[in-house]
Amino acid sequence: MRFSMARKLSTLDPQRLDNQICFAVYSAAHAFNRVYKPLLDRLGLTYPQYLVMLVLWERDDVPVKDIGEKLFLDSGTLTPLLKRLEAAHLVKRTRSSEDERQVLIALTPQGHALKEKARSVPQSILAASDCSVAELVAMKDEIVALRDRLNAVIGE
Amino acid sequence: MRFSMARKLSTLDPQRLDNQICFAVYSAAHAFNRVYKPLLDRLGLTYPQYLVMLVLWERDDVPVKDIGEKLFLDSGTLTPLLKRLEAAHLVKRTRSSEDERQVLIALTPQGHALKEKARSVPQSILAASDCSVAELVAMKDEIVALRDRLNAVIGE
DNA sequence: ACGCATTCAATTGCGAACAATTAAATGTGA
DNA sequence: TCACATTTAATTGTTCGCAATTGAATGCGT
Repeated sequence: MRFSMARKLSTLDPQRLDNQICFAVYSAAHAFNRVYKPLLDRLGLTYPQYLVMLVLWERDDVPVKDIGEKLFLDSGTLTPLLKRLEAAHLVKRTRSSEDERQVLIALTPQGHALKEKARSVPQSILAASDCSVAELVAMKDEIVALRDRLNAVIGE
Repeated sequence: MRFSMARKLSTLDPQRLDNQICFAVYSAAHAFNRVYKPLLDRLGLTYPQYLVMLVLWERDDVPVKDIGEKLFLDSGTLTPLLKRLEAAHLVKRTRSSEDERQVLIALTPQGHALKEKARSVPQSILAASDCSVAELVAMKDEIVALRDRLNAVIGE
């Protein structure tokens, strides 16, 4: 009786680490990062750089702001990251002639070519997840919905 | 026909940003961080510091390594973080006398007292999640299971 | 046309996160 | 006991992530 009470209380205590969904998400993000690392090392990319490349492989020659909106990142993060990608000869940064405030990010031939080398990455992640595609899609949709509700509160 | 084909292909393309569960987790973690920030600012804590305090509020006077195992963090992250908590007079760091390699982390009276001030934080997060407790618990369990499978692959 | 707000990227400063290395303490086997 | 491996934190260097600020370009209202 005393034990079951104690157990019940602890599994409901919202101040306990293992009850917090945020820590689950936080620690899962790090776990993903560690799985990605050896795969992305072969491409010479970090995970955030890989995200930027994913955006650019879908649509090229976009302003920094567009990349930021898709990845929920600001210029303080993206400017130095994009300069590193430029130093690696994967992208070119040019001021837009129509709007001199914007910097357009375009892929170099090497940047385009890297897409092929990166083709096997998602499959490796899927394997590491040890989970059916359907389950992962369902989880992804739930997490995205939660994220969007959180972001809505921030804009409030 | 052409349109439905294109749509079907894009929703299955594993190289598309919006199809990647990892980006969902990554961006959700940042969204959580942004929701936590104003709450934790009032406590003078960052989110990782808050996690360390959650661990210490459950059990005090533990070596750095134990904290690292619970949070999946290493000394490269924890040592400077704990020094900042010490500078804020929330914890004390002392070498263990039984094993001089270990540094034991203990709460100061202020560190203990902060637990009360932090009591309302989980409730605020729950409200921002705009989601039932049961749903959050289910999601948390799924994400933890995924994280543990990923971590198992890393140890391989 | 003028003043003024807005937009966009860059910059600065701080706090993670992690790889790789170092150094000291401890444990183990011969 | 002594050599050697292991454990534990600390340190160094690189890259994110974000708040806050700056500065230039653009848009808008009068």
